[in-house]
Amino acid sequence: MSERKPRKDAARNRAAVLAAADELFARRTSPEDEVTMADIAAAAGVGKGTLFRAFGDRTGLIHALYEARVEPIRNAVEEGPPPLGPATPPLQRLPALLDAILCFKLDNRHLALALEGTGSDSPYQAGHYDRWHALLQAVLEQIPGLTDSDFTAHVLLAATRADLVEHLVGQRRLPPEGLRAQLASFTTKVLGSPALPGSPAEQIHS
Amino acid sequence: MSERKPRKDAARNRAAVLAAADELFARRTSPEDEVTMADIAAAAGVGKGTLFRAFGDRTGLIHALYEARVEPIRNAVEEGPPPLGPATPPLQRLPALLDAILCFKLDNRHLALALEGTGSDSPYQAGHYDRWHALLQAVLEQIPGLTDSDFTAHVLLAATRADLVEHLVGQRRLPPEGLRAQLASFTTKVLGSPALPGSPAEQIHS
DNA sequence: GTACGATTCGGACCGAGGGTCCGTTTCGAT
DNA sequence: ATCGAAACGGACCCTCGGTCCGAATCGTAC
Repeated sequence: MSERKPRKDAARNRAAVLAAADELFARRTSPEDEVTMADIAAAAGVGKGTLFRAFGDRTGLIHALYEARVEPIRNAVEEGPPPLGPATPPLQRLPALLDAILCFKLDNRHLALALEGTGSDSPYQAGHYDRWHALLQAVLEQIPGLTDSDFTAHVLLAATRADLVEHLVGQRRLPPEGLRAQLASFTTKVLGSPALPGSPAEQIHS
Repeated sequence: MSERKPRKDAARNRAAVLAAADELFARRTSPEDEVTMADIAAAAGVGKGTLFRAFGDRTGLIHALYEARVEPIRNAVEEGPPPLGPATPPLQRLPALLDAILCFKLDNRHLALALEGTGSDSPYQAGHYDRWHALLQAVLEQIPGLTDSDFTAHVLLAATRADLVEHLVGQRRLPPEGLRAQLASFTTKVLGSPALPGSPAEQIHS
């Protein structure tokens, strides 16, 4: 049971598609024109068939893109140094995690929007959500005096949803740093501890 | 500048469409088949043209449905007795409001899902959102010692989003009362007061 | 009751976008 | 060089929101 190695052209095309799609999602200035599959195929210089064979469907492609983008953060979270890494004390790690997630959505608004806008009750279908949720829940559980870690994790994630971020930063012109600060302050409120007035910690924020 | 009274058949058809659409959204057992405009037209026994002339577009129809459904709650909130009405002290009113919103989404899952799934950064486009947000913000502002009432209101509303509710209750089989209790407990946590262990108050919950 | 303009009806039609099919091309192993 | 397997690509299909316009209906004036 193993992966048969893909043919050279297949690999090249897959990479080209990822690059083109990434480009298209990133370049998108505000307006409301969708990134279409045909667009991506054209930009990558391949046929639509290739694109669907490589990724299955639109969701698959977006997941692949997303995966590539979050990988650095995942690494930092799973084996990196504090404040994101596992060695960080929970009370400090939780705000750091949320800030990292928020920064990611700020940096990849259109991609995150596309990811969360897939299907009808996404983003809760995507495996990514379950991972983040499990992580947050685990961290919350290590904090004494907190209850409902499951629901709390859901709400904290809901506070970073792409469309909310887009609404606040894109439409209502709230500066990103302001949003980060508000999320941080909200988080400390939820954690129940008296807010320590430090800034939300340096993040990757490529 | 006034409303020319509509023709009789127009009024009848409009009502028929609303009834049919309501029915379709309500009847929908779990499966993932979309309610389509053609479906609604067929169920109402009218042509698609009629439907679009009466409501403009899909969004308009869903808004009209939503409006009809929330009206009782709006009334209760704007001029009803405590715990929803304006005479209620803020610390008590806020959980009641959130519980009412949550109950509404529980009772109208498919409709709420359709409403929030419209466009790409909905539900923040719908005028309803702004109204709820303004109300929550105003109530929060009356509570001394709270900051960031704007952002807090956004997060509390995010905690009641239709797709989250659907995920928890529909997929993960969390019983509705459990969700209500968790939201209530989360709310009191956010309000910063020591949780008083009362149940989430009787609601309309038709 | 009838005539007639204004309004509404309704379903054929359109365009966009996701996804499929299959004849053609390219790969890479022998 | 040969040949089977894998990948290519774009024409094609389908669904769905939305439009159009000739036909049907309404309501008013007489």
